[in-house]
Amino acid sequence: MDEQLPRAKIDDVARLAGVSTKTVSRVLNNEPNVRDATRARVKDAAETLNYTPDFSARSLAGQKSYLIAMFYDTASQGYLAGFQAGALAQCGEYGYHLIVERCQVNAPKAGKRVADVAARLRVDGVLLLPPLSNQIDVLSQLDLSGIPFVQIVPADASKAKHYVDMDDASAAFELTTYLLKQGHRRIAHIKGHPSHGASVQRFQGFCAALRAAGRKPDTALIVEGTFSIESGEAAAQQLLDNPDPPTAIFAANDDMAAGALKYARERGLGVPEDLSIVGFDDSEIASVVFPSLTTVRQPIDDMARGAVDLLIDAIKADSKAEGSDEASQSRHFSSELIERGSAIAPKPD
Amino acid sequence: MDEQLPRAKIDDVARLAGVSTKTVSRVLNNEPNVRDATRARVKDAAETLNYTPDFSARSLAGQKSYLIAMFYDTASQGYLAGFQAGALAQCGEYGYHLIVERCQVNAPKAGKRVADVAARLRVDGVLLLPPLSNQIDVLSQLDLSGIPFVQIVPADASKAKHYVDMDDASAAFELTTYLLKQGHRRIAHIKGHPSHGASVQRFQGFCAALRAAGRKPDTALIVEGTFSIESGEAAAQQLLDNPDPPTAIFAANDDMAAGALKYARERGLGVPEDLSIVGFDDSEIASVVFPSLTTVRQPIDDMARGAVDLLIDAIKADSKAEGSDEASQSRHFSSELIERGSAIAPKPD
DNA sequence: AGTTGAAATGCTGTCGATGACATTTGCGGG
DNA sequence: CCCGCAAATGTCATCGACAGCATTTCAACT
Repeated sequence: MDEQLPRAKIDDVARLAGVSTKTVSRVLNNEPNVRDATRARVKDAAETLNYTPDFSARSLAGQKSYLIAMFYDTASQGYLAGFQAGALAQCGEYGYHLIVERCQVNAPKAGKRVADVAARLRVDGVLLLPPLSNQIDVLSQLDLSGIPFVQIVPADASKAKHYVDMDDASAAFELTTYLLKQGHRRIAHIKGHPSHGASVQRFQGFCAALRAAGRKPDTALIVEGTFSIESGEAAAQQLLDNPDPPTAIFAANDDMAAGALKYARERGLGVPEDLSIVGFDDSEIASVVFPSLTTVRQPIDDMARGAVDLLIDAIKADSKAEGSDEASQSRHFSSELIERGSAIAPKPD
Repeated sequence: MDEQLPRAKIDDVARLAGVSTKTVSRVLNNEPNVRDATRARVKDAAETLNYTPDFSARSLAGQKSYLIAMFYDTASQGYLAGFQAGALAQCGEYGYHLIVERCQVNAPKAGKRVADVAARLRVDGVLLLPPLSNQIDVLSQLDLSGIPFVQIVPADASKAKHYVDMDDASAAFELTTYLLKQGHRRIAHIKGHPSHGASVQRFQGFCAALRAAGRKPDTALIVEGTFSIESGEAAAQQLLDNPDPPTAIFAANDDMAAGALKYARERGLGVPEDLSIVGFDDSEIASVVFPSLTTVRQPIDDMARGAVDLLIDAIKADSKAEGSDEASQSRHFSSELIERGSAIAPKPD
């Protein structure tokens, strides 16, 4: 009744093309040593039968699965959706598919879990989003398992074999300097979790800018958030409760900046008249809040694509040069200051 | 040198437990007819060797792959991230893994592509997010391939076998009635694409509410958007350029509402004093804009989990009752009106 | 104690492709 | 025209698990 036509198998193609399955395999994997005429015949046959190879069989028999796993813990919605879109697009280019997994950074045996899932699924490589990209346990287990992986914005790039990152520190420096030039003297910072590489660098950039301007970071004006909107609100509350409150707040991401903005407004403060706020990421949220946020654009789509490129290179290298240590590779991206309306010169005292 | 210990295989476990691989397989798949003592022995052995079965081998030999594919086209970041989180959590409960794929609704041969990928990957089932959940080509190809799938908020539920949806129409009715009760008489609606099931229902609910109040939808006050922030801005512009502009705008999702809000403010209108705006979804963005949006909360996490439940049920049914037509199953979720600050009574004329 | 049938367990083939190695083909040189 | 070697192609085993069926075990009952 509702019988679907059975999927063609490699044998069918071989029969139709009048060659062996091995030759079909060679053609489909673009291996050399096949006469052009044969190649064409096989391709035709495959097309006619609408044949596409089976991933499970392939990964069982061969050494490639054409599967990549992306592990993440929490991530702001914009960051996740943006990164995923880029990764997916690039995976498509290479015939790869993406498996997404969530994994709590602090879960016991997180490393074992990640490595085990990767191995069971026979993924060819792994993408590690922050803060997982800094979880030592995860990194070492993955290393042990021999599965190539790319760290997205690792905290300590010197130890990373493959990674992508951005000029977080210098962007933060620039953004802070921007506020200083506007005349702000009491600038607060809402930083992220110390295990988050980018967050650390942004904080360092912030401090460096202050020092470069001959000022010292004021510990009373530095609080920690979790990159969530709510944590931004809480942080803003803490900062504004200060007897000598800041005239500007630099939040380590847009979500927290938006939270701070919201809190400031609820408290009756005008932004930017009474308080300047700047964020980081240029996520959707940055342009939709009012006033829209002055922030730093992070080329997330490019970074995701770059990460996939890197990973696929590593996979290829891995399968070829068995013995030699693969060279460590990375990609750096640069940001751009986006000036919007949320930061202006402070009112004269 | 850096040799990692090889992964244990089922044979290793069998040997250690002193049984055949078939028995190990039975234990691991919770099949009946294994003595408790044997079962325990096997489990111990598996534990000792740290054994977990290989997905590729499993899916090649058996009929389950423990893989689910989620197809989406565009989706607002909040919707995607929210749904994915729920789906992932539920997949975890059942030992399933999630492959994400992007697929343009209007791409040529979208149906073939979806079905082909699903078949090649041997996924046990497919999750279809709107608007793909209404793409006839996709639905029929998937039907043909015999792979179970769940439609998320289908436009025409009567034709859907497995689906989850929400009381979009009645929620929209309620929200519109809310505006009417506040005294609004010129209420505009920014709807979504007609192929988007929820969007259609929201529009119908909107119209129904007007009619219930003895009024007629005014075509000049109904414009179409694409669920994006930008389209919300554009729609608002069009609406506010109207010589007799609306006093309230009901956007079919929060992103468009946020866009409308942004545009209104740029135009110098006060929200909610001069213009009330309400959205739909209760996404993150709704609470972070100012004023935060009165909207409808959609239990997206529950819907995602429900969809996975349904899919796994369908998969089980599929593998058992080969002949009998599986009963169609669905899950309905209900929304909740979230009253925030973006809608108040209009100024008296 | 012998019979018996269900429960418990094992054996072998198979899923669909690739890998290693064997074999054939075809072209250039003597 | 034959040889030889590289290119082209084929053969067969294999990846790691499950399916079907064969076989053994064991407890209950005659």
